[in-house]
Amino acid sequence: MPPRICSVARTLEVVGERWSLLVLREVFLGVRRFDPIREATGAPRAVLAERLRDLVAAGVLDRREYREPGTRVRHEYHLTPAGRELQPVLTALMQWGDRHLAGPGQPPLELRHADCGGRVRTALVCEEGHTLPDTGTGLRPVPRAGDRDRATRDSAPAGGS
Amino acid sequence: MPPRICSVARTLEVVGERWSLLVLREVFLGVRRFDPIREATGAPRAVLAERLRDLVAAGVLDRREYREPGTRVRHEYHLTPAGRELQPVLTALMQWGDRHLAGPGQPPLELRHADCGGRVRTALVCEEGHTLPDTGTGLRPVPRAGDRDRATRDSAPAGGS
DNA sequence: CAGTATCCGGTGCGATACTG
DNA sequence: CAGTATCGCACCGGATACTG
Repeated sequence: MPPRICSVARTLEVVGERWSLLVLREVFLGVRRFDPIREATGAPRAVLAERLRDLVAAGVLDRREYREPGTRVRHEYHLTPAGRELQPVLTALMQWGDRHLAGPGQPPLELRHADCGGRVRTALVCEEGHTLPDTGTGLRPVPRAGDRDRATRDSAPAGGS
Repeated sequence: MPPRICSVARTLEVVGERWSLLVLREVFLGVRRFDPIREATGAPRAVLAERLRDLVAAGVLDRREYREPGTRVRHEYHLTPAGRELQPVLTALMQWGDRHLAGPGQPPLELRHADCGGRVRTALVCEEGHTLPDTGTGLRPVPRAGDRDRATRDSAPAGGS
C-alpha cells in the first residue's frame, strides 16, 4: 500500500528541506541577497545556494538581476505570488513558537496590520465567518473519493483527546 | 554573528524533521497507532519510532497505554493541548498545496466546521477583526528590542565589507 | 502488533577553501 | 559579494532480523 500523498506532503517537498522556511522568513522580512540571508539563517553557503535554486525552480522565489551604478550585475531573490501565499505557513509556525517555546523576554517579532495597527495572527475560519480555536476543536476532516478507506477510519478525529 | 533564532526556527526544531509533520497529520486524522501511522506516512520503522519519541519528549504527543480485553497493554499516541495547536500549521501547508500543487482531481481532504458545515481555511486576521489576504499584503513585521539592527533592514548592506 | 537492532548505500549537511 | 568545489560525516531510507 502506497503512503498517503496529500497536500501537506506535497508542500513539504517544496519547503520541507532543512533551511527552506528560514530562507523564506528572511525574504519575507525584506532580506533578499545571498550573504545577508546566509548570516541571518546560518545556512552553509553551498546549502543556501541549492535551496535558493530549488525555491526558484519551484516557483516560490524569483531571481532578479539588478545593477548598482558602477558595479557588476547581481541578483536578488523576490517572492513570487505563490511564494507570498506561504505567509500563513510561516505565521502559524511563528505563532506556535511564540506560545510554546518562548525564550527569555520574547517574542522578538510582531506582526501588525498596516491599515489599523492591530496585531495579526493566523486563525482557522470557516466560510460562514466563524473563527475556530487554534486547537482545531470543531474541525471535521472530510475525506473525498479515492482516499476513502484510509482516512478517518479509526476514532473520532476532532472530538476526543 | 549568530544566526537569527526566532520562533519559526524554534518551532522547526520540534516539527521540522522530515517525517514529523506527516506523523502529526495522521494523528490529527485519528490514526494513533504505530503501524497504521507507518503505512500512511511511509516512514521507516526506526525513523518513525524516533520521531514519535521526539514528539512525545517535546510535549506535542502523549503516549498512552490502553488494553483491549484479552490482549496485552499497547500504546496510542494522542495530541497534547500544545500539539493540537499545531493545527494551523498543518492547515496552512495543506491549503498551499491544494492551491499550487494540486494533483489530478484533488483535493482529497476537506476541512469543515462541525457546527455549520462551512469549509474551513487558515487566514491572517488582526485583532480589530480584519482579514488579510493570504499573501500577507498589508502585513507589517515589527522587530522588537534585542534584534533591532538585523530585522527589516531591507537589502542595504550597510555595515562591514 | 509495536517496536528495537543491525547493516548498508545515498544524500543532506557543515566546514573549509577557492573563484570571478 | 555571490557563489562553486571538495570532503567527511551524520543522518535517512530500505531491508532484514529479532523480541515481548
